[in-house]
Amino acid sequence: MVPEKFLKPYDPAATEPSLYTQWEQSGFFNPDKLPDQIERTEPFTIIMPPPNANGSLHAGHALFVTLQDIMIRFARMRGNKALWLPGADHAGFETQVVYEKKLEKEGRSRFEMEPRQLYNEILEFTLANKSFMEGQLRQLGASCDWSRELFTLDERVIKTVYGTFKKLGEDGLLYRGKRIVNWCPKHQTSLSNLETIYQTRTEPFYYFQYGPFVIGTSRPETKFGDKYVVMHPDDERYAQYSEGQKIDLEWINGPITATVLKDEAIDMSFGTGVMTITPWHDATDFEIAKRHTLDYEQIIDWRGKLLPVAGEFAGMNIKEARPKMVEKLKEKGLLVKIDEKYTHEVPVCYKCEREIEPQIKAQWFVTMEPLAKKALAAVDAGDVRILTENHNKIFHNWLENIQDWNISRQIVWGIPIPAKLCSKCDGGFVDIDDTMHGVCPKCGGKLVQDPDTFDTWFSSGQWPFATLGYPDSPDFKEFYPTSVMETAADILFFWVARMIMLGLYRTGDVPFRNVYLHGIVRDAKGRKMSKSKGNVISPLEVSNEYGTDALRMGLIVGNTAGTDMNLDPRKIGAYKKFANKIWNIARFLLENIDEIDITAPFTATDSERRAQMQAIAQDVTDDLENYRPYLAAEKLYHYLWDVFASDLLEESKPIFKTGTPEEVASRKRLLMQNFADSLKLLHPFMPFVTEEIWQSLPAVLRTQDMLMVERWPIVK
RNA sequence: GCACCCUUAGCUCAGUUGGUAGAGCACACCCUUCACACGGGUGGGGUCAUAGGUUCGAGUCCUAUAGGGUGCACCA
Repeated sequence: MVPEKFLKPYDPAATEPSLYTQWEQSGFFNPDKLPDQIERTEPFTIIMPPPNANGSLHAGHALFVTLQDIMIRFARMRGNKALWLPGADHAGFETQVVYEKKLEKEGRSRFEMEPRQLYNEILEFTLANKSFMEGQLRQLGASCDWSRELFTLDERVIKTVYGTFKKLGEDGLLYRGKRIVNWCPKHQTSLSNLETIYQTRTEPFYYFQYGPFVIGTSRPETKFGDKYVVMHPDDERYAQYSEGQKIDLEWINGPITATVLKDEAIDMSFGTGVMTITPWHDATDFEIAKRHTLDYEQIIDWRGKLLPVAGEFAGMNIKEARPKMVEKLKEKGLLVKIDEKYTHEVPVCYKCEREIEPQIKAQWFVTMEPLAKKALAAVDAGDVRILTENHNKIFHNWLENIQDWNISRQIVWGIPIPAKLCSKCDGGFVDIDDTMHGVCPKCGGKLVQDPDTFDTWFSSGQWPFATLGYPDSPDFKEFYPTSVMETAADILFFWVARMIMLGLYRTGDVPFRNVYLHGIVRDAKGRKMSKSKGNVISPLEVSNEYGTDALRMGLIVGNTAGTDMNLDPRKIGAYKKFANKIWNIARFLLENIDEIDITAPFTATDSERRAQMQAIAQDVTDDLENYRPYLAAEKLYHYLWDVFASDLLEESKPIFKTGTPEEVASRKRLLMQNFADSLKLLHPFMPFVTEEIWQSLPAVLRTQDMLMVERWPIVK
């Protein structure tokens, strides 16, 4: 009567893989192949944030898989056409950095490789990781439609991205300009503002005699070529000096003639209120130089070494040169004083944490303000709803102060920028189908292919409509705008904001209606997981040990939208016990209930118990509709353990022994129907154990072979 | 500088629209009684950071203070 397997504790490892295979082979992951009992015609769509195909899935991936799978399974059971479209990200810079580390270990360097060779090696590496990663997504139970899977370097995606690039050019929102960029001397590429982080450092701040002035600086090594000295026009201390005044003075490598400038960018309260400027290596200085139409001179080369302008210091690394030139200035009597306790924020590369060296470089920039305005309007109009209110505010704050976006990267691993550069006039032209035939339309010079690639986020920002086949595929028409974008809160600007902006720009409509953001998964002590700290919790290992269902519950319960969570393996252990608890409830029911009559009338008590279940079902449904999976999961846990098992089952034992036939029939029906509903409600959270039990339940309770496509208890 | 968040049981955290505080782990004692020891039972432990305010009623709303944290943009 009771299947053999129920006589032993629940064994996730022996159960889960075959269930996934069963689901996948059913074809129901594909919304076009769902059973005809669909009751809701409107689609429910989630585009999966494509994981970077450069390593194993981490705890954050497990969290997003769980959240999105809950939403999708819920929608599917309610009868929506549920589409969860998976993908894999080539992750340009990220992957190239990973691969460079691998090269370093092998004693190789990308700078000694042919670009084509490097590209092919990274491609091979990425594709291997991609298929590995797809297996891991399956292990986590992701019920996504593999038949629609896309890779960010697929031709369709590139074509879409090129179309957007071209349109931006035509609309005057794209420009190529020599501007200050964030240059990483290690990775030899420019980075967007978002790819730099600030570190607080305490460094010496030097005061030097510069003619009649004392100037302050934390970066003496940039000062070789400084021949402009700037002060605020309203600064009375320097009222005697006038704009354009020439002053002869002694400087590092001999006498120079400096020119006085007045500019309101100067902070009178900082240092001495006087500074010299280095337009090539500082954004503020660059702006001042632009306003006064000054010359720009490069002092530091692309690898962080001083150029010939530094005289005897030429060729030296800037770090090495700094103390030496301070020493020289001291000998010349030009060092006034040193403040050793100067604390400031230093921009560094978010990957290698080397100091960013601002450099002037010709790059492609997107004018963001018009795009940002439309995105803000769409959010304010409610076309996109951002959870939580907190992130809504952060989103506004960033978009209201947006800066132009450098989308060029000097790396090979990415989508090539479809542009030609003129070797003669230095112009840059969007030229996707080689319509210019290698001749510069401006000066007639020879055109060469732009060697740069796009910032990954430029293509990722177009992911929702690129994956759905904009502009005329049936999928785009049916599934766009998508229902929810569920992703990590820390890529709100990198990705979410840009998807909204580019989606609106290209398609005229928002890419998704709702944004659900999850926080970072930290270790049990609240520390960020990292390989160097050795505190990484591998979701796959946890899944192997406790089961995927337990992992999913541990990730969900108590994890509110937008906040970080601490993941303690012991918590997951607790949910493994829960899976076993449900397993034993099933065993009890199957042992004690050989036949049920689902038309048997309920006793007064059982009628109440049944109503209680329906109230729970309504509650859970409301929670899921309103993106509160953490509450729904906890309620189901509580109901099954403390109400169903502890109360219902216990009070049923005497009924089965001494109750009247009517009482027994009522109770059997109650237990079975409440349990069946509980399994349905719990299925999105714990898909494996619920499915496994479901298929052993009496046929009279089931309308489908699989719980995955059963009807949700509450249909409205 | 601009913006934002957090402070609830020993620890890590929930608490959806305001109505006499919950989970996991940890702790104490008891129980292998026929669904389950991946179990059951009993129990200890919180004036919900502080001070005001709104309200019949506030962990939940408002103001201020203290402590902790985050994002963005910057000073040469």
